[in-house]
Amino acid sequence: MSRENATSIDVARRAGVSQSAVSRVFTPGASASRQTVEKVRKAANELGYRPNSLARAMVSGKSRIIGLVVAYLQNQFYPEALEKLSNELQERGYHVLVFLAARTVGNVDDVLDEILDYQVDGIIAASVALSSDLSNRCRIAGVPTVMFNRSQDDLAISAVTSDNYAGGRKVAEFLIAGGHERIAFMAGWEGASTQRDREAGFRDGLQDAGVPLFARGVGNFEFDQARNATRQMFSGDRDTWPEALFVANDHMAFAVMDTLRAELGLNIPDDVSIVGYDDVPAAAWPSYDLTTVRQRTNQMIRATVDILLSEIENEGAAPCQVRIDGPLVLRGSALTAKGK
Amino acid sequence: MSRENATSIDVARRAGVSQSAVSRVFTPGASASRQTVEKVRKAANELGYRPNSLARAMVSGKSRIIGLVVAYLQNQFYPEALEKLSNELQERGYHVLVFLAARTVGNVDDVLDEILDYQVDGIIAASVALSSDLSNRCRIAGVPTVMFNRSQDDLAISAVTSDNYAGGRKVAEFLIAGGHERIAFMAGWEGASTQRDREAGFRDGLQDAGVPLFARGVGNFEFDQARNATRQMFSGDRDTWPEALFVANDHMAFAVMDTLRAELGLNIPDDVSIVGYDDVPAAAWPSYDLTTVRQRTNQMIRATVDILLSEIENEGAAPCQVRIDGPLVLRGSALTAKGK
DNA sequence: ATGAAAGCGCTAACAA
DNA sequence: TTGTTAGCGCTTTCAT
Repeated sequence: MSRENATSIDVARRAGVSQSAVSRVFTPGASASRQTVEKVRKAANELGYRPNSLARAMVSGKSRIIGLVVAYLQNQFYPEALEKLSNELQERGYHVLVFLAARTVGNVDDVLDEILDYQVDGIIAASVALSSDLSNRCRIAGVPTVMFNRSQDDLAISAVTSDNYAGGRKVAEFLIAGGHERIAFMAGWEGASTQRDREAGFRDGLQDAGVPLFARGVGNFEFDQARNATRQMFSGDRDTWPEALFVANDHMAFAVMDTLRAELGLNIPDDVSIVGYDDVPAAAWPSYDLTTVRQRTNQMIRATVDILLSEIENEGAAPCQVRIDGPLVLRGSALTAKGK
Repeated sequence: MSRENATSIDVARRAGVSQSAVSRVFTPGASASRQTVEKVRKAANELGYRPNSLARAMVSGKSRIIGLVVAYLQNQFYPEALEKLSNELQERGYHVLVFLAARTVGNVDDVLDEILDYQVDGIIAASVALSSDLSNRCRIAGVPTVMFNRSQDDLAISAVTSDNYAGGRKVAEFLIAGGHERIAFMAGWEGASTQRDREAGFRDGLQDAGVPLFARGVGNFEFDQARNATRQMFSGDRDTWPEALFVANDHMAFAVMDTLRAELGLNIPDDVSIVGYDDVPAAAWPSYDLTTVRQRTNQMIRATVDILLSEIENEGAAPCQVRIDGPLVLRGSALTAKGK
């Protein structure tokens, strides 16, 4: 019983007007007399007519589709961002075509081609590093692109991040103020700008206070790898263990805390202070109660969408780099100056 | 410097062949001589030509886009499913246009219209209940639809779920075998078939053993609501508290456990046994170590995609309902028969 | 195997 | 304000 869709021609015939009149009635900025509008609307309703977005896209050159490249959704930060991005864009009349990319270089390349094939109006690369080669391709294709939660040296591509450097610095200052001496760092994936900037800020903060970095592990932003790195970091004599640890994101911080408590019987924060980065929902759950640097997701999303749409809608818009500062949220996983 | 895309006409001119020859070279099932193929491929590469998916979709009537409606991504189960769905479809040459729907009826309605406007080849409704009215609309529009992790009475729409009823039953039997007497249930959103079926199986399981349901709360699948419902359930005298609790999904189970431990100082499982449903990644994290019913996500995704694509590719394919059984995964959050 | 020609459903000049 | 006309870039008959 699958009846075919009605076209604007069917509606025109039924309403006794021209096909272009129908088009005008369904085109926001167009002009049509009250009479025509009524006749057309009526006929359209009777036939269940709705304009075909694809045909519209072809002729207008605007698909109202945004390609979203995203790498992996394990980290709670991304589903949240995806949800908000999609909502924000939906409200503005755009839709999101999702492309999942493995964290390998070649893959992002293929995916980018597929995206461009769909004539997307813009691209958001969330947590994916774009090589300068790729960003060139986007520019050549004339497709505005914004990187979300990643940045790069090429200033020709817009990027929105939190102020990762400042965040890392805040953590260093906080831990030092808390009276800690053996302070360590657990790194994420080294290819990520977030990782690099957080670590740079953290290290500079320590250095300014004359405190050396006591230990360093690498968890690659993965839960299991963070567990292993933790085991390694806490494997020797007890006096080789750090007493405070900045973990490059919350997702890994949960792994660290679980490992420390379940396997070594340590108390957090009495034996070890832990600080994360992101402030994902679970950071506020009582089991973790994690002190962490908040990413202001709403503001970051808003900025991303604003920039992208302005680049789409006015040709001339210059690319820009936005860094949004976020506060250190104090919870129970790290000793404070007073607490000590 | 944004050079426009090359079209098949440009390639044809450069290769010295007709435009349709170019089309054939880029159309899987078409025929062209070795020579033509070579000439065309060469010219295409030089011009950076790739076929325009939208134009292709218009004329062929196949967009190779699947509309994915999804409600909310807080629950870890959905990002995981989304990731796998998207990957599976990408491998099969389809792409996912995501539509976020609030859990309100009207909204799903609007969203469905927008989806159909994009001439999607199929729809996956993940964790969204489709009214029979809506499913009718899909049928009329001739767009195959599969519900993922939800089912409904209308057998004309395909649905893939885990065997929620059987799962609920397993939990009842397990808790009874564990020697518990005061057994309670924490419900999810009552509009969800998953909630209903899990509860029905659970209740039938209790009843068959002659054990009454000791208490019931409602958490609506939300973390905070589950916390409140927990406080309420554990508010009176200690002998009015349940000693075992089946929570309708893992996401709420975490809230329950956190509340019980942090606010009431209870020990899990010694004071209360907790069982969840889904087996999301965090269920295996040491902080929760949650006994739970596993949803076999991979199998569910596979089935969903298989069914959808077969309905798309062979007109005749009859809708079907698939229920995939999942095991009860024993961890440390509930006493076992031996443990007691 | 190949080219010419007819659209897919729509928007956007252009006249009237 | 309205209708007429010309495409958007492609696939797909239909001849050759």
